[in-house]
Amino acid sequence: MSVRIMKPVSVGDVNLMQKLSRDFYNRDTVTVAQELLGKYLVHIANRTEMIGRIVEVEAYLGPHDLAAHSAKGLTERTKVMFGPPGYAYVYMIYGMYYCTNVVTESEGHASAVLLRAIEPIKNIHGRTQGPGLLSKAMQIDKQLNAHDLTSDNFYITTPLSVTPIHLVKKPRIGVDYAGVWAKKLLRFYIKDSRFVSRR
DNA sequence: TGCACGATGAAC
DNA sequence: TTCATCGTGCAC
Repeated sequence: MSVRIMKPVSVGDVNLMQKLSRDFYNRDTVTVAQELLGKYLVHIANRTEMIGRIVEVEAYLGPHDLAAHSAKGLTERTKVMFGPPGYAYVYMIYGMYYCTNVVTESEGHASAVLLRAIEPIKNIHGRTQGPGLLSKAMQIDKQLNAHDLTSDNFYITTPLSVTPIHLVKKPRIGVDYAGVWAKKLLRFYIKDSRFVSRR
């Protein structure tokens, strides 16, 4: 049995962290959403590596979930949600912000996890509490819609040192129109994080 | 071709 | 509670 020689690492050396695979996203959406908490979102643009620790997410469960965009059916905007897992679904909201999602489950399920807040780790400027501000701070816009999250410039990884997470479950924000679906506890955040958008 | 409406954030 | 601001989806 040989022993692989690893060069010394320091916390925060993202190149040695484990990038999440397609298989990670190809699972139950609630499970993926909860497991995304504490993971590092990485976006490399203009030779700058931006990293944020995911502290708040929301699960959108497919066409039967009346709060999900996919409930409107397959359209030009939502086709990414209907595609395979592990791709980014980025859309503009209220004419001025972008929201960043990761597509989950197998092709056709049209489910996704909305990234709502991150804790700044590296090269993050400005506030990051809320999906619009998160996307702005991470320089995520329409150009990253349908981008492969197993790519080299936009992905999510497991940090080297993982701390235990105290999970909080709450109703999703801004979906009061969705009837009984508005009440379901599909918003998850790290209790102790000061970077959560709302409590 | 027109128009109502957001998975928001900030100001009042 | 109001408003800025515009792409999307659907009505006409």
